[in-house]
Amino acid sequence: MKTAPTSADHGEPRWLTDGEQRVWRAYIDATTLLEDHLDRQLQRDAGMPHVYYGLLVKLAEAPERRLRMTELAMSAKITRSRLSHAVARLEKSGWVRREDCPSDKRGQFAVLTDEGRDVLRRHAPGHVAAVRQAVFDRLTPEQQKSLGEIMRIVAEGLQPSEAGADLPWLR
Amino acid sequence: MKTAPTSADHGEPRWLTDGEQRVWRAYIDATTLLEDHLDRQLQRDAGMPHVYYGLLVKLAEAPERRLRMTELAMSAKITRSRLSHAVARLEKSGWVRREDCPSDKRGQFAVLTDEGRDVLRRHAPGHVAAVRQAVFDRLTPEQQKSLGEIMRIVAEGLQPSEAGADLPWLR
DNA sequence: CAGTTTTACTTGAAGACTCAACTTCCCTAT
DNA sequence: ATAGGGAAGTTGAGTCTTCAAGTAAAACTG
Repeated sequence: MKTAPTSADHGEPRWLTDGEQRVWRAYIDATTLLEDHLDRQLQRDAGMPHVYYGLLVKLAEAPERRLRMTELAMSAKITRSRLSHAVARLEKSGWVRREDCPSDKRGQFAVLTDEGRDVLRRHAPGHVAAVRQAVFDRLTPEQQKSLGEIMRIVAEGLQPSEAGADLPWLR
Repeated sequence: MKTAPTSADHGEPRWLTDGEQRVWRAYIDATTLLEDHLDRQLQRDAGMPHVYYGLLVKLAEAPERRLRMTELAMSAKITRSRLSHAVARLEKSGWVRREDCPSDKRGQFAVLTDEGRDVLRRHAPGHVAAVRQAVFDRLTPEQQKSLGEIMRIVAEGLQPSEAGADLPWLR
């Protein structure tokens, strides 16, 4: 009699097939190379890593160019701790400033400074160019569409909010 | 008269369209969340980050369970410096050992130890499960195939070997 | 409204990564 | 042979990330 599969299944694991392996390795290679490439480009030209650049972009798009720390962290998909350190650094560089939240004394706003806006203006062209050259210029419209769908699915599956959606939470 | 586009084009940059923006942000979100998720899973269960796990896998698959440092670095798409540090750590953990290359006195082999093989055996099931749950279980076969193709294209465009293929190198 | 739990954010130490500089050795051309 | 240049790998300092623990204020709960 075969044992029934359980939630914590220690039976023979479902290894990746050959095809899946190839997909997975291509994914790892591409994401590693790309993140590396963008980090290097931005570090060289703008003096900050890709994530930090992303933070400035989020702030630039926010109303009043400001966001609560937690909102910013969630939007950028990073931990609050990481954001705290990052903002400290960006503050030191003069691109972001902190402001107290009047309605919640625990709260802090991260605010994009004018210098922050300028640094973004100066380096956005180079950054889009890098992204285009590495990704969009190489993919057909169908592939771009497909990439978007796939990435949305994966991202949704990992959102903290949905993290336990498949767990025996509400039976 | 319009100026002709040059290689270092400082004209109005080709910003991402709305659709491209959405694709790109989905990509950033998904890769950030996924790398984070796998790092956390492996750090918790196996005591090492995802990249280090990948290094052990490469070694496990290599003949004699050994690879030259540079080969390993290239195969994992990381710099030699990073690998040097990583192997130092893995050596400290007892999962990898260094060996001199007899034919080239500058050369070093990274060799997977038996403990390294064991740690891999123990934690591979949990890792595949995580990858399946986050990626493959959520994608149709067509999407998986598409993902593979797309990632291969992107990766190829960034390989160090091809890095300057579009530069005026050999006219 | 006092006590408890949550939420918001920060901190410091430890680990990981980058960059530039460095050592050692191989290879080639003269 | 030998000088010059390149390749293999390492190192250390500085930066970034993580993790666990911390403070302070809000939000519950009886």
